[in-house]
Amino acid sequence: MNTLGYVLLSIISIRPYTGYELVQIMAAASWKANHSQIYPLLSKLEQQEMLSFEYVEQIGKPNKKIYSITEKGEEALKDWIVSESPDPIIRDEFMMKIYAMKLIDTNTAKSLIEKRLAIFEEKVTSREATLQAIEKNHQETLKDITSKQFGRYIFFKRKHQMEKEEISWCKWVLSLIDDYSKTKD
Amino acid sequence: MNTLGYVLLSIISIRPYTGYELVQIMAAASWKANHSQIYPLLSKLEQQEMLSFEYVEQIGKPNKKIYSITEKGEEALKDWIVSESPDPIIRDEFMMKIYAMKLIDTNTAKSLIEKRLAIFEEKVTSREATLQAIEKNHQETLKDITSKQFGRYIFFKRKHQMEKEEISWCKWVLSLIDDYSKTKD
DNA sequence: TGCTGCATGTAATGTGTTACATGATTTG
DNA sequence: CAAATCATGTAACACATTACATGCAGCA
Repeated sequence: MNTLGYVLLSIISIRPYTGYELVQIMAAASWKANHSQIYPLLSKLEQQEMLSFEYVEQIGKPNKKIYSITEKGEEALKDWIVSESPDPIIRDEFMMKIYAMKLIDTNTAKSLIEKRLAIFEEKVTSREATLQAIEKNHQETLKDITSKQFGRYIFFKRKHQMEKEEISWCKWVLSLIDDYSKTKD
Repeated sequence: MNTLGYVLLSIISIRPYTGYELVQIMAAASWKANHSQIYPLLSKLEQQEMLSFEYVEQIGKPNKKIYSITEKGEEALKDWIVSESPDPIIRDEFMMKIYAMKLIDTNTAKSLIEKRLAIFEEKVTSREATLQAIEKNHQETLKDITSKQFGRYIFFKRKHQMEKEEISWCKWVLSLIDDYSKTKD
């Protein structure tokens, strides 16, 4: 089984989801996967008895398959969790553009960073909404580190922290640009 | 041309490099690429006249090709820099394991996080060495945001910040685990 | 009436990883 | 004496993205 398979098991271990929902969750977790990758994998995991699904017929909406993790799936997931993790893979095009920043003029650079700042400010806002929802709905369970919500909570906390740091970095760079512009006057 | 092609141009725009060196640089930038991907791409970019190379014969070591960016390459790179950047792709297995943390016992969870902490403490140490080297060698040029070193400097500063935040997150989680263990006694 | 959301699936293509291949020199 | 470093290259395979395919409901 491949990494994405385990990642899906990991998410489904919190509670059952449809493939469609998993696409959104993965996007929110910055681990984007297309539905064309997720649907066949879910089928495969079901054939391997790592997952089971309930077919729900709907009216006015397409029917759906709600996948749950099986005993076998949980065992496989546990083994994966305690296995060595490779270094995180980060493919951030913006940061690689920053690397060669000197090729563009100061004003263009400034507007690129301002755009990045705006994008991350939005991310932080929506992340805060998610976190507040978790905090409200699971106030007491969050103190229990063995609760299902705890892992999800600290996961989102980390994402939130990262996004806030991106904002402060953008602001720092913008201040350096402004300082530089002043010395040129 | 694909994204990795532009990323290579971006790095080579700072100064000429060999394929072998590019593999190391990409790894340090958390954008890992194998040599089997880089070497053929460099050839392709050379054929497209985005890059040129100097063949250097060595004694005691294999010969090497030092690639430099061309005028055409710089123009293509500039267009890429000002183009829209997709959201960063982050594939962090460890964080997805944390998501399903409740499946493992508290002590195992604790040791996983301690391991992560140790890995990132090492990363921070080596990152600080790199940053100090840049600060020493380019003290004056760093104030000039149009210098070649500036982009590289703020890039590494961001990486450093991220790694430090990972450490503080790990420590925060460990403290939550300890608090929880105490309430159980 | 055209777009977005819900919901699933397959096929073709593009990208990334692992493995195969070579070989001298340095370090433990 | 085995492993790592330097240095490049290709082939096979696995994984990811884009495109093709369907269809109803609700909204502007």
